[in-house]
Amino acid sequence: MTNTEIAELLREVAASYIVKEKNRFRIIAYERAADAIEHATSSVKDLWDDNKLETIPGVGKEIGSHLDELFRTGGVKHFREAKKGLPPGMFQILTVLGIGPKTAYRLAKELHITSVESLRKACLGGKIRSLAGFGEKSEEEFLKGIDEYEKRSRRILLPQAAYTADRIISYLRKNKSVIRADVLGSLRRQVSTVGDIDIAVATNDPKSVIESFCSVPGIERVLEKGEAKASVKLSDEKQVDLRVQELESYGALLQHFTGSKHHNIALREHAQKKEWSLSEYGVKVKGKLLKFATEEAFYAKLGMQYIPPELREAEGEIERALARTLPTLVNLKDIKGDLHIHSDFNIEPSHDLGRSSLKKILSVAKERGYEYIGLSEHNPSNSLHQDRQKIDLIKRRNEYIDHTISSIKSKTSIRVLKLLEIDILNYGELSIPEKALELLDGAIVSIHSSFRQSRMQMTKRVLQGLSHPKAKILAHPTGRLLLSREGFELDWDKVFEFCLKHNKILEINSWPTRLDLADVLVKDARDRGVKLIINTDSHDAEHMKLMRFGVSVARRGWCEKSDIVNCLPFDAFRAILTKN
DNA sequence: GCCGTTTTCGGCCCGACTGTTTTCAGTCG
Repeated sequence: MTNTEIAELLREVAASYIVKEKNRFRIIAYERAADAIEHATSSVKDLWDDNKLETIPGVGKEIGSHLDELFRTGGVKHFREAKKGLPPGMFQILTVLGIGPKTAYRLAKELHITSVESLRKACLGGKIRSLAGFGEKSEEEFLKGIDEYEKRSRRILLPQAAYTADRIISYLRKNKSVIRADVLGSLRRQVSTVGDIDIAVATNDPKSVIESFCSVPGIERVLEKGEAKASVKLSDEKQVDLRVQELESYGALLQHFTGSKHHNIALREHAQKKEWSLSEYGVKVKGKLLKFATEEAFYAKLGMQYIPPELREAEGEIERALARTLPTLVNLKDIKGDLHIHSDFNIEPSHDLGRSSLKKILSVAKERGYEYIGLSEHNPSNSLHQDRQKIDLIKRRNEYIDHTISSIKSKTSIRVLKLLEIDILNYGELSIPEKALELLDGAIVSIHSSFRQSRMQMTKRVLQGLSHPKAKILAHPTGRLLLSREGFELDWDKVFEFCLKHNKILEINSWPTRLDLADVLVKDARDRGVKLIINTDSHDAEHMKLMRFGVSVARRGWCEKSDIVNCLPFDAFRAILTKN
C-alpha cells in the first residue's frame, strides 16, 4: 500500500467523522496524519517494518495501532465502523473541487450518486436543484469542479513554473504603478513541483495592475477578476493567481500566501498564546491591526529571526527562529564547481549523449565564477566493449581533456577533474575494470537499471557500489523521475552510516525531473552529518544554469555552505576525492 | 486523536468566498 493510498484512507475516516459530526479535533488529527503521510519521503510500510510509525508527526498511539492492523491484516475494524451507515459512493466524489464531506454525503444518499460520472449526469440533467439547499448555481459549480478534477493531477516542474512566473512578473513591471512583485506559495518555497503559480504585487493602483495582469500574453481565459485578486488560465492550462495590496501591509500578504499551510498554522498557534491574531493584513493586538511592509518586520514582531521561505514547512523552523539559531543557508554564489557534466566526448554513440565541447563548458564555468569542474561521461557499455576497449576509451577521453586545456590560448585557471559516471550493476559491481578506475580522479556511481529490487537488495547493491575507494559520489540517489516514476527505496539509516564512516558523498542532482536527493532526505542526511554535493548532470553547457534549483533543494534541506562539498576551494575538494 | 522548556490535561488557525438563505454552513487555501 502506498503512502497516497494510506493518506486517502485516513481522509475518508476524517470525512466520515465530519458527516457524523464527531469531535472536530479528532477530525483534524486524522487530516493532519493524512497530510504528514502523504508528504513523507519514506514509505509508511517501511517505517512500520522498522517499528518507527510514531516518528511520523501526527501519528500517535491510536492511529499508529490502526496502521499496524492495516499492514498485518489488510484492513482496519475501526475504519470500517467509522464508515458504517454512509453510502460508499460519497467517497468517490470527495476529490471533486468544491465538494466536501457533507455535500458528498447528501448527493450520494439522496440522489444515489456513486461516481464522478454519475455526478456529471445529475448536474447536466438538472437533478441537483431538486435538493433542498441546492440550486442551478450549484450544478454549474460542480461541473466546473469535475473539469478541474480531471486536470488536477497535473503539477508543474519547479523550473517550468519559475520561468513562467518570471515572464509574467517582468510583464507586470512595465506598469509603473507596480512597486514590488514577488512569487508566492510553493514556488516561493521552491518545492520541486508546483500546483498553481501565485504572484503578489504591492501597488497604490490595484485596478490598473489587475488590468495589466489580465492582459498578459498567453492567457486563455480570465477566471476571476475582483478588487484585490484575479485568476487566469494560460493557454497551457496553468493557472496563475494574482494578489495585490498596498505597500504598507505587503509583508503580511507575502507571509500569508507563501505558507506553507502548516507553517502558518504553527505560527498562528504561537501568536495565539500572546492573544494575538495573524492574517494576510497584519497582526491584530487587542483589536488593533498592526501593518508590516516587509516579512522581516512581520517575523521580528513575533520575536523571531526572519525565516527563509524554503524552511517554512513546520519542521522545527519556528522554534529555531525563536531561539535565533536558524542555519545560514547555502547560496548559489557559494558554489565553486560543478562535477557532473557530460561533454561531447561521446564514449559511445548510443548512450545519453553530451552536446557541448569542453571549451564551451569551460567558458560557461568561467561566467559562473567556478574554480573547478568535473567531466563525468557515462561509462562504456558492457554489451559493446571488452575491458581492453573500455580502458582505451577512457584514456582517449582523458587525452581530450588535456588537449582541450592546452589548446586554449588564454590559459584557463579552472581546474578540470577526470571523473566518470559509472553504473552500479545488479549485484553492486562497477561496470568498468579496475585498470580503468585507476585512470580517474574519482568516480560518480549511480543506478540506471533494475529499479525494482527490494529495499534490502538495493541498499546492499548501492553500498557495494560505493565501497570502491575511487567511488566517492552517489548520483541521483533514489532514481526518481518527478511526475512519472517513484524512486527506489533504500535503508537510509544504513546509507547515511556508511557515508559517514567511509567519507562518501550524496548528490543533489539539479536536473528538473530529478531534484534527487529530495529535500526531506537531504535534511535527514544533513542532520546526521553526511556531506552532500550539488551537481547539474548537464548534457549541454546551457544546463549548467540549472544549478540554482539544486541549491534550492539544499536550502529546503537546511544545508549550510559547510554541508556542501562543492563549496570548498579546489585543494580541499581534491583532498576529499583522494582521502580514503 | 495528538501533543507539550509556559501543559501528561486542556488545549487545538484565520479569513474569503459562495450560494441559498434571512444569519449561516460548507469549502477552500
